Amino acid sequence: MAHDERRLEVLRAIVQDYVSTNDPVGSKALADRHDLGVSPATIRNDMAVLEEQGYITQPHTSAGRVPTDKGYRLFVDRLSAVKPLSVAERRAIERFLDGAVDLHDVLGRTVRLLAQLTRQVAVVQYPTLSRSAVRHLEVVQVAAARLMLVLITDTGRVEQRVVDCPADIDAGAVAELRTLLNSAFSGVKLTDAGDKVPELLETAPQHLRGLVATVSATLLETLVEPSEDRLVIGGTANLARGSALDFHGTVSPLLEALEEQVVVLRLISEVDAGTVLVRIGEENDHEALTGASLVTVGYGSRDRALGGLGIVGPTRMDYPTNMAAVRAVARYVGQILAES
Amino acid sequence: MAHDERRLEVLRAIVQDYVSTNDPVGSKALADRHDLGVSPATIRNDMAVLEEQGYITQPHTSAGRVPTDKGYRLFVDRLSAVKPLSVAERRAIERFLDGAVDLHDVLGRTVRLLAQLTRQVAVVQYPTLSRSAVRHLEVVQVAAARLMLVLITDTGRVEQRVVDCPADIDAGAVAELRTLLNSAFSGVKLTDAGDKVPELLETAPQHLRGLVATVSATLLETLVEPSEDRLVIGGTANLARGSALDFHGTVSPLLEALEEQVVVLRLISEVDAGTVLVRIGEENDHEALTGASLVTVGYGSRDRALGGLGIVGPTRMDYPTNMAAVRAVARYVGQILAES
DNA sequence: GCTGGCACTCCGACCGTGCGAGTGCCAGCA
DNA sequence: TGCTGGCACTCGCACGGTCGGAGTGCCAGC
Repeated sequence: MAHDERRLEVLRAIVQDYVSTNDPVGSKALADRHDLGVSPATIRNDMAVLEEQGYITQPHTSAGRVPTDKGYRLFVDRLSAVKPLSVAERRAIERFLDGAVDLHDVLGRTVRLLAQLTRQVAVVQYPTLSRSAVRHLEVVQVAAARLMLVLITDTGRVEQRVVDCPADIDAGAVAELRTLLNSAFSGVKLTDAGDKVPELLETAPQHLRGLVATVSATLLETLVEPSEDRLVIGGTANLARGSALDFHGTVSPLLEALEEQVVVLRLISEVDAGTVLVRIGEENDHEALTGASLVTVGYGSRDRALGGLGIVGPTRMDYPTNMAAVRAVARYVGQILAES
Repeated sequence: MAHDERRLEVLRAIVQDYVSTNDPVGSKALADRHDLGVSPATIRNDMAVLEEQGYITQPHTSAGRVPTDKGYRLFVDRLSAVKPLSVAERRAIERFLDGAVDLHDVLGRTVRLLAQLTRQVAVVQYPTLSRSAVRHLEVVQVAAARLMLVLITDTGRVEQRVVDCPADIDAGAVAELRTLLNSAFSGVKLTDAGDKVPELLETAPQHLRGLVATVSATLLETLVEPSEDRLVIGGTANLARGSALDFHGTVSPLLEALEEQVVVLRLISEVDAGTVLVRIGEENDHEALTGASLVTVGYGSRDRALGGLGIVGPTRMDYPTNMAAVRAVARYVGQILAES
């Protein structure tokens, strides 16, 4: 059993060395840099076993070993403790996020902060509409037969839609509509908004029925759609900088996937607040993300994740540090959003 | 004089060949691929002159010639006609932009479209606040002593700010404030909003004065700031794809500059609607943009540019095609925004 | 079960060579 | 005067062979 334990220790050492040096690590280097208490020859035997079990691999004969995705997985699950942030880092987080003027600003700062802390690509999701509630609905007339609908959620998100109406509308109707919509939807979760519509239609005065129907339709169709979730991305320069080699040559498929948003959005929204989720290489079913790892977590109050945030980087990344950074940033963002 | 003319023809041929092949172009290749009517030897003489004048250069002895920034400049100014778009491209533009549901969506589609058409990084500026007017101001109470201010401009832009107030506010005051603000600011250009404040303060009922002052202050300070202009960026994958070599190895300074936004924002806002502006390599004073070219134009109605859009790419780009694409897209965007 | 030793593999850096593209110059020709 | 073909020259780069070193697996010994 001390057997197995040492073997895991060897794996941990391999991961740590490989992450910091970017060179395949050999038995001699391991024995030199770590106090494993055994000779290189013994380490070689352990490495042979680890390779057979699929935790490490060698790029070519007579090069050192490199962790596989499975190896990273084991490392993350059992061999690493989340590393506490330095005081300087904590202060940087506070300084960076304080003074944000609105949601857009908060998320923009968050993504820059996260990119800077982890030196990876950072990704922040806008608070999911599906978990938000209506704070206010504003109706603005932009043309004779055209209204602009502005939805303000309790998470500070503002969404707008233009609605074309079948007939011209007079200013009085707009005001009535506004009152009607607000009394019907204020405080209602967006997922429940659909249920309120029939009731709203009944109580609406005759001459507004058509209008209410049109507007409600737009509201439901466009705002409740999960596809309307947005993503802020930052730190793409980090991809181009060092890690070009980590992604066999070109980072452009990854950049494309990031801009596409939909893939990352799906992955990032499967998060709980508080639990850092790590997806390593092949575990991401999407092709462009093979070879990349995601570290994500939900932000928001304890019982309810407003959205997700995280980083995307090469599988060869410093998981403990990055997990700590992601978790800490999410916590701060949650606090700030709770205040506003 | 036919002398000079042919020399320019040679320059044009060099630019065209170099852009399409990415290889330094020699006299023989030129004579083969273009009907210049003279022999390679003569072309060599012309090239020697062009080099002396600084329009072309050779990376090393006995390689072909490559255009300099000055050479590209001459090409753009005098040797190229803006290339009309193909029917397929025009259709693609329409198809892409139709069906956008709001401003955010329009600009998002625009940036994707532009990136796809030009295979470069695309950049789109939100309609400048400084050239917009207030369509509506909404005031929402988010806490006892905290208001959210939502500004809707005539260009469809929506901006929000949270305002902390010195004392608690009751719902009636919020409604009054809303009416007051709208009657004061509706239709007013944001640049003129400052002038309206004293008047507003005078006419405001006594008990609202403090509140109005606080809110107006926030409004002015945060919304009229030109720094509040936003940028949408897309197609960064195009940078990583082919043109890594065009930017002596690394594209990451350029990516950083793009994410920083402020530099590009400054450049992109110096545009007129309708006039395509090209900045080539060294002409961009900012260091990270040396080696890059910008093709920008303003969008909006004829007399008033709402904002700018354009592309960023290597100096070695197809200027005629890209200028055409940028101009065409700007025209469509202008139309669409005018409709809504 | 660990260790030192040993033979083996193989990548990658280094180097010298040769090829080919491209040039500049020059003499000849219209 | 200006264009052309020819020619010698330059120089980067691709090619191929060599060599060293890092790393491995295996084995015998403790």
